[in-house]
Amino acid sequence: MLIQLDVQSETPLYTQIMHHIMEGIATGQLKPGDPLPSVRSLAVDLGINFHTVNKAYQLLKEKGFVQIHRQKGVVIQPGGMPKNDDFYREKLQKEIRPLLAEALCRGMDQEQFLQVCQTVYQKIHDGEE
Amino acid sequence: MLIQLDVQSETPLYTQIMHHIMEGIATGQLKPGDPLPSVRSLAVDLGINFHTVNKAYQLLKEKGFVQIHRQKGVVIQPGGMPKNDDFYREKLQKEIRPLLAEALCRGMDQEQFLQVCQTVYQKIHDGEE
Amino acid sequence: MLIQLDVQSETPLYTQIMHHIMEGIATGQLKPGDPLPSVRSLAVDLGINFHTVNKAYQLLKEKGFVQIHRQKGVVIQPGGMPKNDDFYREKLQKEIRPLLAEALCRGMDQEQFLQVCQTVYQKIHDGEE
Amino acid sequence: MLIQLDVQSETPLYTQIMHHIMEGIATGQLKPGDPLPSVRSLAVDLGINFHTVNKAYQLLKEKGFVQIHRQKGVVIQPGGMPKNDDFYREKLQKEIRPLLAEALCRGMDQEQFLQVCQTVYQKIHDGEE
DNA sequence: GTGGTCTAGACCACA
DNA sequence: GTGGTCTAGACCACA
Repeated sequence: MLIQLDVQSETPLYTQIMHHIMEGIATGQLKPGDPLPSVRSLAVDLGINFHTVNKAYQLLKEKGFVQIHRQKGVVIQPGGMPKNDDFYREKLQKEIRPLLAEALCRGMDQEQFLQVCQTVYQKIHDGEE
Repeated sequence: MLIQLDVQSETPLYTQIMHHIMEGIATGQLKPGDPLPSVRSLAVDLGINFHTVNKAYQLLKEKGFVQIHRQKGVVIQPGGMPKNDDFYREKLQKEIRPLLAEALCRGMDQEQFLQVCQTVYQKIHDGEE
Repeated sequence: MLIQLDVQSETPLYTQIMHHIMEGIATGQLKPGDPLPSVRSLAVDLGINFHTVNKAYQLLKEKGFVQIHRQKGVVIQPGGMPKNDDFYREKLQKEIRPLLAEALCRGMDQEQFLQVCQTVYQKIHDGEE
Repeated sequence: MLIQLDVQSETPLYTQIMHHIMEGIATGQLKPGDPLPSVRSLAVDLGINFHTVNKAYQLLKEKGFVQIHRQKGVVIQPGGMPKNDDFYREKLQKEIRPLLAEALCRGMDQEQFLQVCQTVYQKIHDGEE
C-alpha cells in the first residue's frame, strides 16, 4: 500500500488518505484483519501532521471500514464490511447526480458516462494512478 | 426552474445553485440564450445573500455554461456548451473514482454501480428530487 | 467607417465606440472637420441606446477629438488634435505598464513586446479586425 | 515587496494588487515558490478588507501566477509560469490597440510609441513608481 | 494561523 | 434595473 498525496488538490489530505485505503480494500490489497500503519508512522511517511492521519482513521472507523484498538492499533474491519444499504445508496445517488448532470451538459450521453465509470473501474483494479 | 436549497448540506449554497442550473441545462429546461434571474432577484427568492448567487453565476461563467452581461443580466451560453474534452474526462474520472471505490468496498459490483448511475439518469430526466 | 460592437466584451459599449472613432482618426479615414453620424442615427445603426452613443461623443469632446455643435452636429476636431504632452505620456505609461509586466511574467522579452506593438500598428493601418 | 495602492484610481484595488505582484514576478523580486503574505495580513498592511486581497489572489490563481493552499497560504506558481501562447498574444494585441490608436491620434508615430514602451520597461526594472 | 463561506449593506458604472 | 466593488464581520474547515 503506497499512498500518494496531492497537496495541491482541493480534496483535504485526510480525505485523500481515506480514499486510498478504501481503494486498497476495494481491490483486495487490504483484507479484513490486515493491520494499517500506526497514525504516527504513516504521518512520518507522508510528511504530514499525525492529527491529519488520525482524522482519516477516525472517519474510516465511523464508516465501519476499520477498527481502532488502543494497543493493537488499527486493522481493517475483520467481520464484514459496512453494507450497501438504502441509506448508502441514497447518498451515492446524491453524489453521482451533479457529476452526471455536468456530463450531460457537456454533451455526453448516458452510455458514454457509463463507459467512463467502466474505465475508472479498470484503473482501480489495475492500481493505475 | 425551481431551485431547492438544502441549508443543512455540507455542499456550499453556491455549489447547490450551480448544480441546479446545470441540471436545468442537462434536461433542456434551460436552453442556450435563456435568461437566468438576476443575482439579486434570485437571492431574494432563495432567501440568501446576493453575493452567494453571484458566486454561483461567476463559477458557471468560468466553466463556460453562462454569459454575464453587466446590464442585460445572465444568460445560458448561447453558442455551444463547453466541450466534453480529454481534460474534462480526466477530471470526471478523478471524481467518480472514490465513489466507485467505496461502492466496491461495500460489496457492490460494477454492474450494480452502473445501475445506480442509470437510476440517477432517470431522476434527472424526470426532474425528481 | 463601420463600427463593430462586441456586446460580450468587458469593455463598455461607449468605450468601444470611442476606440473605433479614434482608430478612424489614426488611420486618416476621419479627417479634421469630417462630420460624424448624429447620436440618434448611430444609435439606431448600432442597435443601442442613444445615451450610450452620446456618452462616447461627450468623452471624445472632453478629450478634444471632436466638436459638438447643437445644430450642425458632431465633427472631428477641425483645428489641431489634442497634443501628445507630458501629462498624456504619463497616463500612457501607466496604461502600458501592467500590460508589459504581464508579458514579462509570461516570458516575453522587451523585443517581443515591441514586435507585438508593431503588429498592432499594422493591423490598425490595414483596418484589420 | 512594497505595495502602493491608489485609492483615487479608477482601477479596482484588487487589480492594482494583481499588477504589483505581476511586476514583482516580472522583475524577479518574486520567484517561483516564494510565499505571499496571507490575505488577512496583507489586508491589514494595506488598510483594506481581506475580501479585496482575496479577490486579487483568486484572479492571480485563475491566471496561473500563484497557487493557493488552504493552510499553507499563497505561493508564486512553483512550476512554470503561464505561457505566452497565441491566445494570450491575441488578448494582448486587443489591449494595446486602443492605446496605440489614441497615441497616433495625438501625433505620435510608431517609433515614439515604442520608445514609451522602452521607458516603461526601464521603470519596471528599476522598480520606479 | 490559513483560506473558505456567507451575510448585510453601501455606493458605483452601465444602459 | 443590472452586475461590480468594497467594507465589516461572523463562523467554519483544515492542518
